[in-house]
Amino acid sequence: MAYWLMKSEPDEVSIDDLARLGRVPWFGVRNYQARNFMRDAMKLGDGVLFYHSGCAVPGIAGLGQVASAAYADATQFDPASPYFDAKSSPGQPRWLNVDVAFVARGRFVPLTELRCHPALAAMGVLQKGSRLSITPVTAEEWQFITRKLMELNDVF
DNA sequence: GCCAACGTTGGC
DNA sequence: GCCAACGTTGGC
Repeated sequence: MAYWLMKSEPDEVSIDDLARLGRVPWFGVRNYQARNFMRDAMKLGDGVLFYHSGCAVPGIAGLGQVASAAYADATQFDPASPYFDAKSSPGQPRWLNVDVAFVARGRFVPLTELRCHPALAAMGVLQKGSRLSITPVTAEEWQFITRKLMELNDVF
């Protein structure tokens, strides 16, 4: 069992969307390192910290779970999609996605709060200039953050 | 809207 | 293979 932080712009897919839909394909990843994490390292049932980025208050909005193996991202073949990639083909898909299932909401833990905890200082999302949309999370970081999500909140 | 940091592209 | 130019990300 491994753990991941996955960024999503809430304007596109928010934790509320995930909660409503139950499960979504994590489409739109167009970075090879992030793709390779999905293809090579993610396993069914891995824990996901659902992170809101590109919004007024970025931070961790809830928990998810990896719900499928990696498969071809449909948006790369759709000319109407902003994620269309003319250089990809169904026979040789360049971009992949996994499905992510909703697990729980929690207290929203803002980025500014994550930065306050020395225990989290090594997290990818906190590194200067880090733009990677999928980053590994250690078991210790996972435990620390899920406790934070549970504060003043009895979702569990 | 600004801008630092990063990844990709393409000429050479 | 180098590297400048460009586009994108994402916090602020």
